[in-house]
Amino acid sequence: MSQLSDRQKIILSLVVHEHTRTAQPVGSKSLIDQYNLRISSATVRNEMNMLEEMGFLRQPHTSAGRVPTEEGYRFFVGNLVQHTSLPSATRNTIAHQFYQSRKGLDHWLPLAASVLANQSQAVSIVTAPHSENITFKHLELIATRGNQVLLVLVLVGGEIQQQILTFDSIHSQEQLSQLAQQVNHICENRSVEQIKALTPVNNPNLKLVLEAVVDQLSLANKLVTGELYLDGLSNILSEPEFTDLQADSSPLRLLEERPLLDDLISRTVLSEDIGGVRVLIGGEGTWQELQNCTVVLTRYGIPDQFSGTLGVLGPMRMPYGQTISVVRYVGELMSDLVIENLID
Amino acid sequence: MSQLSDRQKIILSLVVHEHTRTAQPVGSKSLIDQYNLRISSATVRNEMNMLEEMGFLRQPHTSAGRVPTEEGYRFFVGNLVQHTSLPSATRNTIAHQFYQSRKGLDHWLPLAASVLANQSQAVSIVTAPHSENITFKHLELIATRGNQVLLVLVLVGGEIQQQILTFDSIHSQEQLSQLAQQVNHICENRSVEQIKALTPVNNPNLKLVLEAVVDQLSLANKLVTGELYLDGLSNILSEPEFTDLQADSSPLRLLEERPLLDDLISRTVLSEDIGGVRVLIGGEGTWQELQNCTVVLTRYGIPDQFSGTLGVLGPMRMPYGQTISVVRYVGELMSDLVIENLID
DNA sequence: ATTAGCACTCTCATCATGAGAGTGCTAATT
DNA sequence: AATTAGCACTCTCATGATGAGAGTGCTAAT
Repeated sequence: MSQLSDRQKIILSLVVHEHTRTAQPVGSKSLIDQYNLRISSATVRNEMNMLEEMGFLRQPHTSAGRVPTEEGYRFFVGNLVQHTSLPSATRNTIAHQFYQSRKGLDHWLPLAASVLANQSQAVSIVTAPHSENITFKHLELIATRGNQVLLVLVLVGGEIQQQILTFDSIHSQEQLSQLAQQVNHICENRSVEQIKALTPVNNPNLKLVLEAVVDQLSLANKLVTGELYLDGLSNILSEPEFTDLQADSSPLRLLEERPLLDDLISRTVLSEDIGGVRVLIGGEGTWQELQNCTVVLTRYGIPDQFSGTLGVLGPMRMPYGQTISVVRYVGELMSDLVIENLID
Repeated sequence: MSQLSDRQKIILSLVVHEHTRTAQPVGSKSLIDQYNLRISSATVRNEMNMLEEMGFLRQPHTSAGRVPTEEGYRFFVGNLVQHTSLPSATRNTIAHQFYQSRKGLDHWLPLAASVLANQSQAVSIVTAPHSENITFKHLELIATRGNQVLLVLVLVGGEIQQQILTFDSIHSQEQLSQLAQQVNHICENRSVEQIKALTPVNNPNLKLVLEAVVDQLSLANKLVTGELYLDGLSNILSEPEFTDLQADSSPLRLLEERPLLDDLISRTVLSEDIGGVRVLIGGEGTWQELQNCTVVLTRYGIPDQFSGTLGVLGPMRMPYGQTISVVRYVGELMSDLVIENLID
């Protein structure tokens, strides 16, 4: 790829910046006016022409200003964006909110979504962290009405699964506790495969419970991701990019249809990348729904053990420096919180 | 209120029906063409004039067709809508989906949201059912790393709350189980108030756990509603009513800001109404955000004990008969499921 | 009581017009 | 050799005029 001169880099940056601000094509004259450049509009026009030939800018119509192309944004994000760290006032405000809220993932996840949405003025996406190696931690059986029993299964990592079991006959809480203890003894810290491989048992109740445990563990294994928190939908609906939405190729489809989003997440951001922020600009040829959008994602938690994804989806025209900083910071915060409160 | 003649009722119904279909003002000529009426357009015009004077119809412009007013819709829903029960094929399809899915509220709630959204082509709203009298059912303490202990609290009704406790020193699982059993003995089937009123205990660990239990129970009491499931957002975004959305008076605000929605629900649909469907047309003067919208809600579960809310939000111009039927049917289904699987 | 007939009104799509913003090119300037 | 002033040209967009279409209200006839 041909090199860009310093001046071309500046102009590209300014076009990106100005277009982010106004959502309009940027003309040579208005650019030098806005930023008090020492060069003439004619020079800017020549440079813009070059940038257009290189594929970084594009004209919506023959005699309109220029708009960055996807390639232009990619170059900008890859080479030009200034990675300013978040102002410490903002960091403090955010951290404060987390440490002031009630402890527990249940509270932190929606809070993270809310913070991301507000700071980025885009839609935030936060998935609950999820164990990569599902293992049994603890089981409890609780007597309810009649022969129905509530099974509560705690996984290593602290996730909880519940299910209602129907026994053949009525059992007392003491009997159930004893049964649970038996199961705990057998299964503690084991994976589905290990539990499946155990020698079959004869006791029909024990068998019933073990089958349910295996069921629940397999189910947890199958889920690519757990709960999902979104926030800030109204932020993007007012953006011009989203006003003429065709129901079928709208980015909203991605947010509403869980499998699509899981696919996007799993193909974009890998568990081992914790700390890194991925910026996906314009669907990259794979996601038609993201034509005019950018997704900024990061992974948080503990690599290869217990991690989730968080980030934002917004118009391609977004303040990249700030957005990337916020996503990174919230990711770090959530990683710390998860590590501090991990069950193992 | 002045009475309507049968013919006026028919014409009002047809205007509502036609406008629901086309989203356009309805003219006298097009009405008789569309429905093969035996009367002339002039007669229809006279009747429409009467209906307009009574406040049931309105003309967007001096010489356009008529559109139903809020009052018009209210009269229609109150007196004219045909309460056709859902076609049995549809009922079967829906019921089938519920009985085929995995058991458990976690699966039924999003399923209900999905069914409602698809059937009504509007946004569905489903809140998890919630105990009105929060009472202790069962406690479990689970040893984790170091002196951190996972507290799992099961409420009557089957809701589960969890919290991480930090003890002064490290305890074995046996010790913790014993402690939990003590607490279970003390608290079983009691409310927060009853537990608070107990004579203070000396054992510091027991005290710590009891305080946490009281904390969690109070928290559960405070929540007006639990988790919230939405689906079908894209359905309404494509409707003309929602295209020119002002960020601040858009119905979306209601869906995004939880307190607003809780307020709407608690003021609209009461716990004792289970079985009844409430139709709120155009905000009724209270909710500015619902100017062109209708909300159809019902309560499901067990009256005054364990109930949640479900329904849809759509444009005021909606197929009321069908929507009401679907909401009622899904509500009944969910009531049955909740009752069958209630823990007590 | 109903309806045919008609003048009138209002919207909407279409077209022409002109201001404004921007471009590319060429010749002059640094 | 790079930069810039100058200029003709292009394209959009807001504005206003025009006419077809749909609908109304009123009056007189049925």
